[in-house]
Order: sequence, then C-alpha cells, then structure tokens
Amino acid sequence: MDSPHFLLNIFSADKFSKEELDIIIPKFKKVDFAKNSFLLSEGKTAKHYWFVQSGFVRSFAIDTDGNDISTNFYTTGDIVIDWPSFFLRAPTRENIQALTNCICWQLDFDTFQTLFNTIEAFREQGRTTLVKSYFELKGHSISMIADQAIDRYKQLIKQKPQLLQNVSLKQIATYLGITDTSLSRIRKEFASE
Amino acid sequence: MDSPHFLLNIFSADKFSKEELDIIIPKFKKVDFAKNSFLLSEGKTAKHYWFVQSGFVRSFAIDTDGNDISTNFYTTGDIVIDWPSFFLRAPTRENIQALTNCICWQLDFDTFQTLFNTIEAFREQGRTTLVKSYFELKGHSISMIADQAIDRYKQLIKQKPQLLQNVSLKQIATYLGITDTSLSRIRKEFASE
DNA sequence: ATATTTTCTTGCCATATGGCAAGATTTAAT
DNA sequence: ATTAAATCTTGCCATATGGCAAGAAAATAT
Repeated sequence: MDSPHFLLNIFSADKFSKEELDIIIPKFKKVDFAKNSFLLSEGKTAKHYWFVQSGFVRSFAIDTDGNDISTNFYTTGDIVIDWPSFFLRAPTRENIQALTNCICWQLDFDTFQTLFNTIEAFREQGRTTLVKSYFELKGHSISMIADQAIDRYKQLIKQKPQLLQNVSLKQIATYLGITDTSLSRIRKEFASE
Repeated sequence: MDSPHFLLNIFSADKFSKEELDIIIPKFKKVDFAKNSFLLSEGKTAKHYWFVQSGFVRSFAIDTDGNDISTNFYTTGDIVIDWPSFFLRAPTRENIQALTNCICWQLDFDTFQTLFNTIEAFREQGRTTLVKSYFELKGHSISMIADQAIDRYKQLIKQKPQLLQNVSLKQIATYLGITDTSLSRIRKEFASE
C-alpha cells in the first residue's frame, strides 16, 4: 500500500481539487542530493525549484572580500528557490548546497509557468509563498538593525532548533551577521542565563 | 490635447496590447497625499497600492524599543506597496508616510485580483515587480552584513541622490542601520575623501 | 523679521563585535 | 584505533558604532 505522497502536505486538499492535484503532483520529479552537493551555484540561472522532503540545505552568497555569508537554511517542507534567478531568468549570485543527504521534489520553469497560468489555486499559492519569503526576509533585515546578535541567535534556535545539530557555528554566525568567534561567546553567555 | 498618461510609463506598449491598456489604466484612481500624511499605518490591512507620479514617500517600522526604522524610500515611477499585508490580507507592522506632497495612482485589491487573473501580461509584470523588490531587499540585507556603513551610504546616495534633499539624516541613518550621529561622522569622512 | 522648533555636528567615553592565534574538542579519514 | 582535519573556545587587544549632551545650523511658524 502506498504511503501518502509527500507533496500532498504542500498542496493540500482544501485548496486544490482532486483533478488539480492529479495534474500538479506528477509534474514533480523526485531528486536526491548527496551531502555537500550543489543545487545551484553562482553564475548559473535557476532552472528548477524544490520542496525538501528530508535533509538540510543552506543558501549563501560570497561577498566582495570572498567571505561566505549564509542567506538561508531549509529543511523538511520548505521550498528551496532562488526567486530572482528563477523568475527573472538571470544568473544568480548565490549558492545553494545540501548540508546533508536530501530528498527533494523538483519542478522546472516551463512546467511552473503552465501550472501558474492554468490553475488559479496554484497561482495563489505560489504568490503567497513568495510573499511569505519576502516577509521573512524583511523580518531578518529589520532584526539586523533593531536587535543585538544574541537576540537574533535566540530567535533562530527557537524557530529552527534542529539547525544546531546540522549546521556549523560559522555558517550560523554569518547568517546572524557576526563572526564565529563572537557567536561562540554569545553561546557561552546564553548558556549561563 | 492630453499629455500621455503617466501610467503608460509603467504599463508599456511593448508588453500590453492597446485593448489591455484600455482595461487597466482606467482602473487606477489618482490620489494626492499631503506632506506627512499616511498612506498606511501600523495595524491596518493594506487595501491599495500606488504608483508614485511625483513626490517622496518613506516606509518605516517601529521596533520593540519604540525606535523608528526606515525600511524604504519611494519616488517617481516606484510602486508603493506593503506586499505581505496586501497579499496576505493581514495587518501590517509598517507605516508608509508621504515625505512631500505626492501625486499617486491607486489600485485596490479586488481590482488587482481581477486584472491578475484575467490578463497574463499584468500577472507577469506583477510577479516581476515583486521579485525585484525581493532582490533589492536581499541586496540590502547582505549589505548590512558584508559592508561597512560608509559603503552602504555611498551606494544609497549613488542610487537615490535626490534622497539627500528630501529625507532627514535620521531617517537615512536608520535605513543604513546606524544612528544619525554616526551618519553625520560618516558624511564628514566621506566629504574629505 | 523674529522666534521657535527641528535637524545636524561634535566631543567624550561606553559597548558590541572583530581579528588573530593558541589550545581544546569534535568529526572524518585511513 | 590512530591520525589528520575541521570545528569550537578563549585570551588579548583593535575597531566600528552607540549614547548622551551641547552648541551650531537650518527649517518652520508667527
């Protein structure tokens, strides 16, 4: 007996009809990524996006001094997509890398366009997902200005506690906008609270 | 003889047919905002968005300590929209205020939905605009981590030189993630380069 | 034109975070 | 199991930026 398809958690029955799901679900292709392999690398144009069924993924940019800056972390249920590259059909400045072995479900741009233009619920959900990413990014951006590093750290481990087991301090630190040295000190302080 | 409609700069003839433009353009309503008036205020749900024909606009958030943090500046040709509030139909955490008298063209949510679902070019342009906002926000976010305040300042006045004539240092400073005191010192340093 | 309010600059010192390097610890490779 | 490599912690000191308050300058109101 088949287990329910992972994607039915993403495209739920209360928003999509049975007929729509029968069109949408088979369009996704199951793809495995080995630990440390790249889903996308700088200079390439994103031709796909993915939903993560299992594993951890990190996106990062390289700044002008060659430093690696984490821009996001993804795990089960998350969409992994470089919005600008995918929709503007332009080379990305980011890298997306598997931190662990991952199982993902992949969709390509042309298929996306067809679904987007023919199924209103798909369109709505796509727009909502993008807007939520925007909202999350703005929250992070404001937090960089309004909060101290320790507050950002607390919030991050509260929202994504499994990160600590899967991501190096260095990678978490750059996401928080600090060095790994400072993060180590912050953790020490945090532990003693 | 009529001057060409301002919105024809936004919805250009190479992307929209004459018929589409005849549907779209009349849906926008011309609205004037007096200096210091609010287009949107915290706690309200965004029911409209606007294209700025003339004037300057600022959006800002209030952080947990009650400090006002500029999140963006807008002027001629820019879209003024709170993406999450408008599309998620949720109360906003931001404020949007006219810094000068402004002439804007306004569209409401229901009309947007109709155009979005019936005109493919409108849909594409809307998505592209959102993705570009996302891209710009990510650039700012990375710059907060990778660059020094003086570099962000240089970039901002290069991209939007008219800001200096229309926005207080305090408001620019919070956008850059620093205090007005520090910005004043940075400007001094910058001037002597 | 004058008064009032707001904005901007500057000095003094405080604080958060960075840079570097040495050890300690953990993880991965043979 | 042993070795090698990567990661994490810690000390010492440097740097970017903040906080506060006073005065200067500019904008606004009467």
